[in-house]
Amino acid sequence: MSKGRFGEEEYRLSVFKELGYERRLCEKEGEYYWVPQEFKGECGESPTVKYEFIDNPIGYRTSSLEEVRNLFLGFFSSKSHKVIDPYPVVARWRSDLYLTDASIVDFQPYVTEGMIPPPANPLVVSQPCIRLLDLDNVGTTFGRHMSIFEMGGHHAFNDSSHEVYWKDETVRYSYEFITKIMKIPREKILYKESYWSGGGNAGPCFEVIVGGLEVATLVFMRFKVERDGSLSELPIRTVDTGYGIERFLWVASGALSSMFVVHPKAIQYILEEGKISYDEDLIKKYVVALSGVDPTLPLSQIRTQVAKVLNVKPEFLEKQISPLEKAFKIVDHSKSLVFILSEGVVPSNVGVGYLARLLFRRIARNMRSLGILDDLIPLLDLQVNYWSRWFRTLGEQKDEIIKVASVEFQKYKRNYERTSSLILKELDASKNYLLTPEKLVELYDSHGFTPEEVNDVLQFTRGISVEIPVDFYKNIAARHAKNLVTQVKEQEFPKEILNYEETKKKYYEDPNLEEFSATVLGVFEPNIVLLGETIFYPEGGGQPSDKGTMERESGEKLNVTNVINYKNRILHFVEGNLPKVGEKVKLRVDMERRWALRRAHTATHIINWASRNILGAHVWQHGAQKDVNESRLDITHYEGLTEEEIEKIEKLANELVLKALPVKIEYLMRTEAERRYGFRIYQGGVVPAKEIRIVSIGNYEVEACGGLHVENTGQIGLIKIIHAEKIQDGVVRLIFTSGLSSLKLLQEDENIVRKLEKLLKVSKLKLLEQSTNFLKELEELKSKVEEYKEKEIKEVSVSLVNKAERKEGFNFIFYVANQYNLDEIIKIGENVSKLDEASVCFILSTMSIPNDFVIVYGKESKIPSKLRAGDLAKIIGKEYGGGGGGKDKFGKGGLVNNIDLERLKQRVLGLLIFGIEGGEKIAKA
RNA sequence: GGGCCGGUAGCUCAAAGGUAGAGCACUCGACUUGCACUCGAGAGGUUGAGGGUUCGAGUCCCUCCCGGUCCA
Repeated sequence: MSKGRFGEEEYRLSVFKELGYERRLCEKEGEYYWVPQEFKGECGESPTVKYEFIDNPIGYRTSSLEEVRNLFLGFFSSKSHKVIDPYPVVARWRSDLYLTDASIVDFQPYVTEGMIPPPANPLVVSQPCIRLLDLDNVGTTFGRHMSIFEMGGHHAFNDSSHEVYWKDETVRYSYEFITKIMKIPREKILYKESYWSGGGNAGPCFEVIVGGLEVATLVFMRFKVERDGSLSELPIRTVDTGYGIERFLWVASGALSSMFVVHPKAIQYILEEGKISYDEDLIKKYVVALSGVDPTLPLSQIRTQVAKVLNVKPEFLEKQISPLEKAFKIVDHSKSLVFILSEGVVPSNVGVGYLARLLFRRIARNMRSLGILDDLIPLLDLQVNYWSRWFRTLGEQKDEIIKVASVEFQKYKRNYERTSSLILKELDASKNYLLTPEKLVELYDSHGFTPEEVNDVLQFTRGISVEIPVDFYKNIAARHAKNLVTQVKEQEFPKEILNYEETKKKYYEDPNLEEFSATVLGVFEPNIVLLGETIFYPEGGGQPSDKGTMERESGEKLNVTNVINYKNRILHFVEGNLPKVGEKVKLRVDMERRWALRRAHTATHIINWASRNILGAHVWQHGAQKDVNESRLDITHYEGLTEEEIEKIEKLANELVLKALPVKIEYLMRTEAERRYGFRIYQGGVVPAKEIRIVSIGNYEVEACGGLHVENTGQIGLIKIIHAEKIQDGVVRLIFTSGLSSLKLLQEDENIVRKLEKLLKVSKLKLLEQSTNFLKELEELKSKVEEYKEKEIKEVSVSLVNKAERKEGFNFIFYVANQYNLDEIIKIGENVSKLDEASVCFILSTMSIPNDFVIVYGKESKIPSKLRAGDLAKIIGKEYGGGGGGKDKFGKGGLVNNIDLERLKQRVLGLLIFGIEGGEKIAKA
């Protein structure tokens, strides 16, 4: 965030004069802030100023999060703000975010850009937010950072026709809330001028600081940040405030860490199970000292600095503080995790699923290091029970959450075991019984083990420790920085198309309209026709485009091969002579194809619904592609499907079909659609429009969808799931047919069965049995052939041994086989060497091209030249245009050139007896 | 979506480019009242798929598939 981008005029408010506040410059930080005139003391927040409230609550006293939340909501409600329900923590309505990380996220971009009205104006919400960016700070800052927290936001949306309120009222509200409701003395409250930007918007803001801690941010969002960095005025000016509910609680409770009051049950559980005790006096001093230290420093430096302040040894401090920090991380991350899981996220290696896995692994690592890994699932259970008192979905999804987490737990444990043994193997294979820094990086990057975990494993199993490189995580980051993100290129069309008005979509008005006359608005190279209205459905939402014909005034019929929606201009790709601008053309859609696609599309919704009912609420559509023959639907699920599950889904889906339910289409403003049907409507992903097309199947499945559907489910015919596979961790793909393609499939299957019946000469009931018998018979025959071959090879070996030529030190066998392949001559050689331990045999197979050969020495053979079998094979192979090699008593190779057998034999003998020199002599002779 | 690691017998893993192996599990046999143990024998493989280099590829190169992991 760049600072000081706005001048004084943005911050000098009449409310400050009214309250007796004045503007001062902070010498240390070079920033301006507003304080009561009587204020004496230093500016700012931690680390410039230390916390004042540790073990010394300021103002209203409470240690109940619920109470602070209610005080906040109640206050703004009394100031005519409408209290609205919080949005989900998984931001499925946003394509640029995985998680809701601020209350304003609920209203971006449609409300903040003025496209749709807000649900109320002004409004107030206590929005659970999840931020994983500074996960490392969680715990170490003793509760200033949390991965999940409630952001109290009161929002007002101002435009030229309606002014709700702006800066003065916002500051006045905050002052009144803090002094009257939270009963914090005015001299403790400081307003620091700052600059805020995020999500492409920007504006001036005040950071509200109490007792050294920032408790709220008041943002006045009124600029759009352009590509060149310049600012332009937004049509809607948004009051975007964020009150840290947990931070107010911290101040009001004076707790040593906010974690103690936010997670009373969970923290108690972890401390007891982990047998963690702490010295309250020391911790109190620690937290205060900590708030005076720059939190962006590496943890080891923070420790050293604080230790100096407290006049204790850093190692002593480490031992006291580290278990508590771990406990804080565990309770915090586990709350985030259960919230995310409650909204149907399946842990995986992609998207928001990875964030769930990341949290899970961090919880597991910390719990393992405290020796309480087995308490992980009970802890999640505790968190679900605790938070479900205020967040209903958690309670409703409890079984789901525990099931999904348990599956993830198994995966984690499996990976841990596997990697642990890998580490020991790497260690044993290492040069000086050390793991190199590169190895540690690989263990983290490829196997998910931090150096700390590697150390723990080695300590436990081998009693040795590894040195953790200081810049380890920096190296990891550098390694990843190299991998630039490749961007997907968007399909490009002539820009002038955007000068034409949007095409009227007749296919939505009446999907049964087969023929239609339209006027050509424009034609573009090489084969694009733009019309004023069309009945052709363009590719979109996983539904392929319509096909059909376009008849010109001349009577020429052009094939329409593809249709694309380019920013609501619908482009027809045709084959033939392009029509002229202004020409009337007659459109005709291939209705057989259209119907197949409509059936497939509605069937997709139904299977999605059925899967969710059979498998659980974590099932979301992850992608879909319809087609005339086979369609597919990808769903989120944590394991592969069993045949039984597939059959159940198939049955349930078809039962819905048989109900012949009406499929209803309606258009709703997105806030209204979300209110009425919930966020489940975004199965197909983000819908980039203020008005949403809602497709409902009876009262069963409701989705935002731009596709064409059947009129009632009976028109779908049979839905047949033909295949299910896990396509990645957390995603299962279902391939299915509907309508006539189901029939076609069954007919084909039946056809195959009939042919098999004829072929095997049995009825279909006996097909399986008969095939099994045949296979068994085949196996038996195979092994019999094998047996005979073996016997033959043995006989050949015996006869070879008998025919061996006796030489000085060995018995020589030279054999040319024309009916044995390489494997077989190897076996012969092996046999021979066992039958006659003084044998040396050279066997050439003329079956293969090039000709394979083997050289096998018997155990007791004495080679006068001492030439190794492998070397001999190499020499011979080279001389005949091939190559060879092997070991001491075994060599093999291949010969390419023509062979004079007698010469070859003499050459081999020569090499055996006289070595390389002598061998040549013999060969020449 | 990208990077990295991996894929060999049912499982865990070996094999400098040169005859695909070990342990556990399995089958049979011996010992034993029975189980366990022990001993002996046996079965089990398209080395993820396809292509290339080579006389020769589990091993080297390319493409793809699958699993794992880190990061968006």
